[in-house]
Amino acid sequence: MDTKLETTEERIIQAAIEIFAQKGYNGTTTKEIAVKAGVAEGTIFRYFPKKQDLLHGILYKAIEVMVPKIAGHGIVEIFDHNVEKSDREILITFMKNRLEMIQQHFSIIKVILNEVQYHSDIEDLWFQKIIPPIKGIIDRFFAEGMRKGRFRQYHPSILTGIMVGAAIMSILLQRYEDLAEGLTKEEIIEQMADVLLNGIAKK
Amino acid sequence: MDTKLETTEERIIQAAIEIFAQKGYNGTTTKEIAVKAGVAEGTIFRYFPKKQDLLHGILYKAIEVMVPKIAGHGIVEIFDHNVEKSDREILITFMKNRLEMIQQHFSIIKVILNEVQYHSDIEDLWFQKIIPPIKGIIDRFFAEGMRKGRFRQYHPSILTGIMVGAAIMSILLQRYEDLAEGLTKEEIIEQMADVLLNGIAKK
Amino acid sequence: MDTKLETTEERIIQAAIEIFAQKGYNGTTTKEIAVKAGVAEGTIFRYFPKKQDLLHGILYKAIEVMVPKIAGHGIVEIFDHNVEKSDREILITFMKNRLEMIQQHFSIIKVILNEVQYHSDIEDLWFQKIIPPIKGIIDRFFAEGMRKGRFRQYHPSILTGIMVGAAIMSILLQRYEDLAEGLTKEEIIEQMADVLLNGIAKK
Amino acid sequence: MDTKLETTEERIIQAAIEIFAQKGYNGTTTKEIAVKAGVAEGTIFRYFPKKQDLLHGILYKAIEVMVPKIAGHGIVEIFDHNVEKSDREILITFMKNRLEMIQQHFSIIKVILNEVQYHSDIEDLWFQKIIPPIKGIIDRFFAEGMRKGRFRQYHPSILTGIMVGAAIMSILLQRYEDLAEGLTKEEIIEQMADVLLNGIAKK
DNA sequence: AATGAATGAGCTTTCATTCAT
DNA sequence: GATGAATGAAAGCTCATTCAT
Repeated sequence: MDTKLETTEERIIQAAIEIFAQKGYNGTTTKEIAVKAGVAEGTIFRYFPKKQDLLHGILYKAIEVMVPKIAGHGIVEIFDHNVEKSDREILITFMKNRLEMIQQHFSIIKVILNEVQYHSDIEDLWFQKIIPPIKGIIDRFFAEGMRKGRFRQYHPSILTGIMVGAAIMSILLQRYEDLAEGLTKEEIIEQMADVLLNGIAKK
Repeated sequence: MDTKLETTEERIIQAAIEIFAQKGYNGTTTKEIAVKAGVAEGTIFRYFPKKQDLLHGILYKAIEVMVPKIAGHGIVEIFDHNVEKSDREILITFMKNRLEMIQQHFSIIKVILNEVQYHSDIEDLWFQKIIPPIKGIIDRFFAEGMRKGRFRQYHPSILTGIMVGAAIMSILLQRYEDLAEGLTKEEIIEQMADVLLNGIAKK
Repeated sequence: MDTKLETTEERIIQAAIEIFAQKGYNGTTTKEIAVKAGVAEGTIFRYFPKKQDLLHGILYKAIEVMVPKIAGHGIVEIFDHNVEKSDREILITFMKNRLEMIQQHFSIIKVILNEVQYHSDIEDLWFQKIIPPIKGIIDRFFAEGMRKGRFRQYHPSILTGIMVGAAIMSILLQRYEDLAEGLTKEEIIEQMADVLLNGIAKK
Repeated sequence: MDTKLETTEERIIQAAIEIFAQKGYNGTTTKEIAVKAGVAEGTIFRYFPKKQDLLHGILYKAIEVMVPKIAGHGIVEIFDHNVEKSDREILITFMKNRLEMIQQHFSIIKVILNEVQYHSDIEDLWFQKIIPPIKGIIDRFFAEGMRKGRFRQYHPSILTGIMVGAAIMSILLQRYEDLAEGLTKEEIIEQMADVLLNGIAKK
């Protein structure tokens, strides 16, 4: 049985992520989560005594599962072991690779991005455990390029900012097809990477 | 009396915008709005029979007040009457100018960006009345540059996407100073504009 | 102007009667009455400081206008001046005549019959000012018939009861045509009167 | 414990019937019902998500419990197995018997009679599930008498109408003793039955 | 006299949370 | 461990009533 492969706690968390993503934390009832998770309402409170604790549960899951995937997993391979690859290839590989992951974890990211605005305890974790490692890894890529003299001098945060902004927009362009008819997922990413690299390449 | 300069309806809308921005639509009670607006709770329902209608009220206000300012106001002056100005000057002027406006209307934009995710009726208006005029104006700037041979050929949506993404990130970088220590508002925008222009400029 | 032929107070009372009849006292808002009466909501409270007072106003109107019509008007003519007419003719004439009036004042009667159940102050007036004169007039008809030896001896209240019961049912039979398909208004009343008269006639 | 013999749902329905009968549907608060039923207000809404649903619950209870008792239970015994009894005995037995039941279920009948006026969904059920079986059973009694040549020819609906009207009035005469001083319950019914039977008997 | 915006008490309804089973 | 009936505080909403104009 598929159901039994996950623990009750995981089923609840997973259900919460999906419904929070759809309706927002405050727009979701514990009843809905219980139904989706296939448990009784009371069971939720055995694992998460307050509804708020579900958000924390989600956040912890994100920190444990998602951040390593985005910030860590394979990063060395992509950035360091590829001396022979061009910056363009590296950047595009990286963006595609990470966007893939972002889209796999879209719901959880959506929930966190939304709820971080309203819950200061979550905000703290966000700015301490999630943003820094991700920002760090991207900053390093650009800093490295500058150090090696291939990129012009900018504050790395600027470049990371543009890249993340571009990544966000690429997701939106994909989700709302009307905005960029005709453009494929690949084209969007590649063109954005081109603009960014042209923008920072020395000459 | 300051209070009497605005209508009751406007005071309610304004209060709703501010609290919705802080706590989200579902996290806000009509009682809170009433207190902030300085009216009785029942008064809210004279103007907005359902709490939902406050959201529509906000959206209509945005469409009437904000969109023209961002998409329309002064656009001709900036883009057309400035033949003698460089693209860089134009783009930076435009970005600064619009970001100023976005920040003036930050709360209302924040509310709409958040709630558009959960309310399909709002989503419709958003994609019909708000996004198209704004996207149109920026698309045109880039299309014009391409037509005149100053910019390389990209799908305008790509460039608009990068610019908007950059604009969003510039706001975030400003709001969370830790992310870009040392960088001023001006520097952020100018550097981003530089990267973007370098990225698309022919040679 | 038709509107000006009635006083504001009368327009309000009339509107109240009609909406109370449709929706019941507690199901009706003063706003609805105001709209139907063509006045501002506040105006109602100039004439009827409490919503309850509207009910009293209606009751007083009924006592002044309706009761005399049902209990008094033309009664002498029907019952006394018609020595040459048969009991059957008299009874049928009377029933048709009064049912006509009841149906003309249907709304007001409906309101009183419904609200008398819930408002003890109205109940008092009902049992003091409305029921006695009406019951008196009918009782007297039967008592007279008994005294003259044409009717068997029953308690007059019994006969009045049957007659009123029959009258009520005749109205219902008319209103819900499914209950008595094919029967006309006249047939219903005449057959009911027949049964009643046969039931009480000596031999 | 008496309380545990009934389900929560039944206690709520019973409380609702009693208070609705006293104050009318719109005059009753869910709080009052909760107190009378001995449950929390929220509990009512577990069983009846809208206040309206309480009315439906009451109606369904009436259809299930009351209609069979009035229209069905013992009808065969009274009408058919009593060939040796006179029509008078049968009619009086029937009327006493049913009036007993009506008075046992007085509150629920009162509620339905009142609310059927204002709620069209209830009206539908009323005219489909409640009226027809009851009317049918009485109609048949009279039709049978006519067929056997003991009663004169009338439209059965007329006779049923008179009988029901008489039944209603007999209840009112009992409840408001002033209207028929001195008359006992039995006398009222017997005299009314007499009038009716005399009225329709052949010769 | 008449208006209708404003009020706030009180209503119906929701839902996180508890707890006996 | 799991259930789901029950809770009650608090939410959205209604509406009779007031009052400045």
